[in-house]
Amino acid sequence: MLPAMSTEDRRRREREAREALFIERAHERIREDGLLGLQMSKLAADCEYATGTLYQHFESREDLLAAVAARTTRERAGRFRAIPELALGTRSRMLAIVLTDIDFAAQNPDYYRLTQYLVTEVVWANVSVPRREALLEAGRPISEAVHAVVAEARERGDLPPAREISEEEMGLGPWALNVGMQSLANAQGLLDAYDIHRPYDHLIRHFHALMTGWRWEPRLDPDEPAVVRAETDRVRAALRAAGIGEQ
Amino acid sequence: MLPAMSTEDRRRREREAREALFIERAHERIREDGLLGLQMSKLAADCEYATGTLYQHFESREDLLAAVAARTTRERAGRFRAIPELALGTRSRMLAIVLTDIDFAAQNPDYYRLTQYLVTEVVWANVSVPRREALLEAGRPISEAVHAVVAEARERGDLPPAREISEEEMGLGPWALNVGMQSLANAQGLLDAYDIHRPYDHLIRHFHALMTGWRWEPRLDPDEPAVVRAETDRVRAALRAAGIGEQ
DNA sequence: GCCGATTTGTGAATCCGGTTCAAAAATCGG
DNA sequence: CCGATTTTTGAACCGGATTCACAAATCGGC
Repeated sequence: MLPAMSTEDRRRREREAREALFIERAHERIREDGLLGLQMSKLAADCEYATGTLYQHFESREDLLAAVAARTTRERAGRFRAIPELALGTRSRMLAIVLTDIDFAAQNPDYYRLTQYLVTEVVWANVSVPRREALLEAGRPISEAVHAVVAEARERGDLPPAREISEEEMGLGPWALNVGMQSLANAQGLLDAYDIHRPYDHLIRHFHALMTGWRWEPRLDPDEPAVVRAETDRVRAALRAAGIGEQ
Repeated sequence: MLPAMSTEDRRRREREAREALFIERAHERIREDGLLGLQMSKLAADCEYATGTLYQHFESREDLLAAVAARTTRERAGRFRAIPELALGTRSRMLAIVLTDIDFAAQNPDYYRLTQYLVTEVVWANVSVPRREALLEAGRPISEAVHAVVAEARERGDLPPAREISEEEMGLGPWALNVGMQSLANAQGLLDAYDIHRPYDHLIRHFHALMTGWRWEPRLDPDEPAVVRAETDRVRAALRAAGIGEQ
């Protein structure tokens, strides 16, 4: 019985290794040639397996894309774990979360595009349920970080006590602001058409307006560019010191 | 020469009518069967033309989708035109813009999905330049409405004078917030996973936080649910009275 | 170690739908 | 009315995701 079990174990490990290989190579392909550059048969050949073998791991191309996204989301989520422990005020830590996300997106443009494509109804419909759940699960540490910071802010009195709004729902504001700005900034030619430049600077200012509007102390006027810039620099320095956001 | 010219005119009109027919039918198809239900040869057959004829109007499937989106965007943009003239304070008019957008998206879920899919890098790359420009152009009245309201708010002193921020850049905040919330609300299962409900109620509250953070008068505390609800109702009533937002 | 049963891997064939293009039809100018 | 030009046609083409009949590998009992 024991040898059978260890055999079974080995085979499962090998299977997992093969899946990891597929995901890794797929990601490379996407990074180098874009989403269109990823072809199922080419990828299988790259990894020295038959096309059919690839389909034993992923139900469809979309399923594979979701797996790639989940892997990178785990990496991204890792960056947020240490933020609640940073030696900064709660409001600055909230800014740290936003900055970390901006930086990750800037360093991984292909990841941003991939997730944007994935959540498209047409594509999402072809992702298997377990992969969907894995992708959602991968992002959990991010919402946990947000939750922790909001909860602490309330405890400390930096943020007025909740009135019909949970920690998650409070975090929803900056989250939506972030997602929306990424989306607008990435739509080729859109902001240019309205003569809007440096969208991420504006994101930060609007973030401060939002936080100040919720009376998150210490209030910071979004309309004081110099103050906003100084705070951004200060928080970025703290992130760097904590080793968060390194390539 | 004259008959030739009128012939030419007629042919151009016929061509435009045909194009409108294609776009109209394509939109119906999408509404009924989703984006995947739209097939070029089927659509051509539906309209009683050959596939090749369809390709004389649209360079690709994506190009056709962009044309559909532009048409609906024009309809959507039309709703915003009258908002700057509404008998409401500037801040309430800004809210009117947000509410109008929420309502349009709620009434046209397929339109939201279509644009989300279109601005995806992979898809956008296959849209011809004129169609891209037409789509961007179609949204112009919206940004004009925003510009007008922000500019008037500054003139009247409802909003402090600009400091390194244009009217468009001020409008970018609520715009991003809107886009981001739509995006999150539409990602199947995402907000549920974090136990967040009624995302549009939160969008409105965060909108008020944002405006209050920029010191847009009369300031309204996002943390007063009853006040927020009353203001929403009041503005919705004004919109209804002006005939904006009817199906 | 050997053998039939079962599981896993293979890659050529299938399928699908977007796109093309040679031929047919319509229109034009004289 | 006629040849030249433009427009329309839809069957053929093509690329790439997916399948599946077959082959190879592994297994469990002897």
